[in-house]
Amino acid sequence: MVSAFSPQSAGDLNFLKTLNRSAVISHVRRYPGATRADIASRTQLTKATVGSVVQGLLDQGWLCEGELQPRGEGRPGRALYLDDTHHVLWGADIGVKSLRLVACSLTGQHLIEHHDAEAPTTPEATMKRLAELLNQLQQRPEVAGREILGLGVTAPGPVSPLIPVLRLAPNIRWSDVALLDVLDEAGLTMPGVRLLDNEANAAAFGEFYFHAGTPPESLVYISAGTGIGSGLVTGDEYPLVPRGVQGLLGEIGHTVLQPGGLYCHCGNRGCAETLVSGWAIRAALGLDENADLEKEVGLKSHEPGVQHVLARAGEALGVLMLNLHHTLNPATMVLGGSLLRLGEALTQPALAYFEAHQNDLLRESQHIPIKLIEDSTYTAARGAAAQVMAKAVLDV
Amino acid sequence: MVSAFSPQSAGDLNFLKTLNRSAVISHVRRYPGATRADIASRTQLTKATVGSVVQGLLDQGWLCEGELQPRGEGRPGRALYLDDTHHVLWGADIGVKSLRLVACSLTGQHLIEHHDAEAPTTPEATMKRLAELLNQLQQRPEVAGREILGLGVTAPGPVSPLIPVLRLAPNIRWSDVALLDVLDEAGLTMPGVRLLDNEANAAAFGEFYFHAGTPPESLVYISAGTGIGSGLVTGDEYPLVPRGVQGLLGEIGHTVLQPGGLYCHCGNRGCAETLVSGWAIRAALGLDENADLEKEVGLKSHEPGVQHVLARAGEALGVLMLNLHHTLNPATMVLGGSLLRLGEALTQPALAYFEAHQNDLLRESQHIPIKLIEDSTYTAARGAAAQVMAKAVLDV
DNA sequence: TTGGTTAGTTCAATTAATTTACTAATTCAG
DNA sequence: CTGAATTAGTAAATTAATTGAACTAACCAA
Repeated sequence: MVSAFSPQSAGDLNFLKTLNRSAVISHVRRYPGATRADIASRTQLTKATVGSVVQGLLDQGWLCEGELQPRGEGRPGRALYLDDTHHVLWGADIGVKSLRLVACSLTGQHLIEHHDAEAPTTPEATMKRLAELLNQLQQRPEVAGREILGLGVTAPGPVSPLIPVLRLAPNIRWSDVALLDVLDEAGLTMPGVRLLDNEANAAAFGEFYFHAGTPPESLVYISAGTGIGSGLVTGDEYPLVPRGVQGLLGEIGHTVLQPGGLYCHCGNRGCAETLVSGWAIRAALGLDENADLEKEVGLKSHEPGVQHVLARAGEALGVLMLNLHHTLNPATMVLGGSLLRLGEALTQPALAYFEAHQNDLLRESQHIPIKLIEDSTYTAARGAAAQVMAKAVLDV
Repeated sequence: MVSAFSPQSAGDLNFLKTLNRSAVISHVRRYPGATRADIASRTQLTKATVGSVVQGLLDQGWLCEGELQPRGEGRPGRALYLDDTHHVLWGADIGVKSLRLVACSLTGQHLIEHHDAEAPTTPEATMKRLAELLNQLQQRPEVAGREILGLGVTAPGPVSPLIPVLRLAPNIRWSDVALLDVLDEAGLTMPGVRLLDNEANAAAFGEFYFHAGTPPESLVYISAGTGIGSGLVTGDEYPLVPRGVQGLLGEIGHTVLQPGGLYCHCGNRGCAETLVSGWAIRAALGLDENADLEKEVGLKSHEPGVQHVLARAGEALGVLMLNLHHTLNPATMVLGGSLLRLGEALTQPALAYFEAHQNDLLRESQHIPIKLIEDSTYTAARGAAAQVMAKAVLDV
C-alpha cells in the first residue's frame, strides 16, 4: 500500500537492533508458534541473527518456547510464543458516559476489565478517579508481580499529534487538557510509558495489532457513538497511525453529507453527525439528551417511525463508509461504538447502501471485509494497551 | 503526525547505511548549503559518520561543495549542495489529452520540458510514441552525458499498489495495462529504475519532495481536470505515499456529495465528479465532450449563466476540500489540474466555501495554507521524476 | 601572537549482523 | 537398525557499519 519510502531520519546500530527485535516480535505476534527458522525466512534475517535476538527476548520474558514443530523432513523447530505471563499493559478509555479500564497480556488477553459507570466531570476529578482505580487494580492477583509496561489513555476527541494534549472533547466539554500530566498530579503510581490518543485511533490500532492471523494491510475503524470518529492504520512494513497535522485526521463526523442541511454543533450545516450519531438519533426520536438510547429503542422497536429513523441514520452511515472508502481505500473496515448496540435496524441499511453503491472498480476488486463489533466496550482501552506494547518494544 | 511506529520488517547493516545516506540527502535537499556540522546536529549522527557518508556522496556526484559558511565564532563550515550536473531524472505524464515529459536535475530543475499534444489512443501506440520521444530527447545537449537515474510514468487512473499495472483509466478507456512492460516492448532504451503511479499521487509527492525550504509535514494534492483525484504524502520522518489496498486511495471524485443526485459514469449518483470536473462543467455549459473548456469559457466569461455554473462547481470543490480536510487533516493542500486554468471564477467560490465552513477546531488552529497551481502542465511528470530520485537514493 | 571556538578528519574501538562450520534432531531408505 | 538426507539451531571468527577520542584546520578577537 505504501510506496516512495524516503527516510529523512537517520539511525544507529542500536536502532537497527531495535528494528529487528520489533520485527521478530511482530512475526511471533502474527504467527504464534513460529520457529526461529520461520522467522529467519520471513524477515530475511540470518539464522544467527534471529537466534541471538530470540535468545535476548527469551531472557527478558517477552517470548517463551513451546512444543516441537515437525516440518515433514528434517529436525523440527521449536515453537515460539509471546510470553503471556510476565508483563501487563494498561489501557484506559475516557468515554462520554463512563470510564473503562483494561489490563492486557502481551497477546491481548484481558486480565482485568473494569467499567466505571460514572460520567466524566472535570478533567481533575476524572483523572483522580482514574488514578485511584488504577492504583487499586494494580494490586489485583490477576496482574500482581507482572512487569508493567505502561498505560495508554484514550479520550473522545482529537489529541495533538506532537504533545499529549487533548485538544477538544465537545461531548464532555473539555478542551486543551494535558491529560497525562493531570493524571500524574492526581497521584498515579505506575511505571512504564504513558500514551494519550484519540479513542478511534487507539481502537483502530488495537484491531490491527491484536488481529488474529496476518493482519490486514490497512484498516479503518469507525466509531459510531455520541459522535462519529474514525481511526486509520496504514502501512505494511511500518504500520502507522497517521493523526493529521492538528490531530484531526479521521474526524469524519463533520464531513458534509448534505450541503445546506441541518445545523451542527460545530457551526456548519449538513455534517454527518447531524444525520447519524447518538445525539442526532435521540433528537430525531424526540428523546432527552441523556436518554438510554438502547433501552428506548428496544421498547419502541415495533414502531415504524423508529424503524424509519434508524434506517435513515443507517443510510447516512453507509454514505460515510463509502466516502471513507473512496478516500482511504482501506483493506478492512471495522465498525464499533455504542450505536452498534441498536442492532441490524441501523447496520443493515448502512451495509446495504455500501454494497449497493460501490462503483465499478470497487465492485470488481476483491470484497472489502467489514467487521461489526456489537460490544465495543473495551475496544478503545484495549487499543491503548496495544499502543503501549508497540512503544515498549522499541524501548526494551 | 505519525505515531505508534511498529516496524514489522527487519534490516541489515546495508539498510542502515542506506537509511543514513537518504537522511543526509534529504537534509541537503531541504536545506541547500548545509554544512556537515549542520547535518550532524539535525540527524543525530556523529560528525564522523556524516563525514564519511558525505564523502561517499561527493565521490558519486550526488553532492558538491560550495563556499565557506561563516558561523560567527569558530571555523566556518563548507556548504553542501545537491550536485545538479551529473544526473538526470525522467518523468512522463500520460494525460487525458496529451503526453508530457520532463527531465529534471537532482534539485528539480527542469532541463527539458516536452508537451506532445496528441491524445492517447491505445496503450501500445501511446507507449511507442513515448519510447520514441524519450529515445530522441535523451540525445539532447541539456542532458547528454548525465547519468540517467530512471523514469517515472504517471497515468490518469488508479495503479495497483503491488505491481506496476494501471487498473482503470476511464477517461482514456484503458484498463489493466502493465504500462512499464508495454513501454519496454515498445523499444525504450533507458537505464535506471522504472516507476508507475497515479498522476495525483506523483504530483503530491513532487510537491512535497521538491518543496523549497522545510517541506510540510503532510500534503494533499487535488487534481481537478477531466476527473477529480487526489494524492497524499504523509509522515515526517518517513514520508509515504499511501495508495490504498486497491490503489484507490484519494479517488475522491466518486465520494458522494449529493445522495440521490445526478448519475455518474461510475454507476453511482451524486458523486463529486457530477458536480465539479471537466465533463460536468462541459455538460452544464452544453459544450461538446472535447470542447476546449478554457477557450469557450474565456469567450463567454461575461455571461451570468457561465459564472453561475463555475460558481456552483467551485462550491462543490470547496465541499470536497473541506471533507478531505476533515478526513485527512493535511498540513497543506495544493490545487492543480486543468480546471485551474478557468481562474478565479472557479477557485474563488471553492476557497470561500472552505474558509467559511471550517468548524471551530479548524478555525482555532493555525491557518491551513492552500497553494493554487494555475499551470500544472508538468506537475505530475515532475512528481514522477521526484519519485525516481527517492527510489534511486535507496539504490546508490 | 595566543587563546577560544567551531568544523572536519583519522583511527582504533565497539557493536550488530554475517559467514562458515559445526552439532542436533528428525525422516526415510535399505 | 543403520546411515544418508534434511532441516533447526548454535558457536566462533569475520565483516561492516557507527562511535569516541584525539587530532588538525580555520577563523575571530584581544
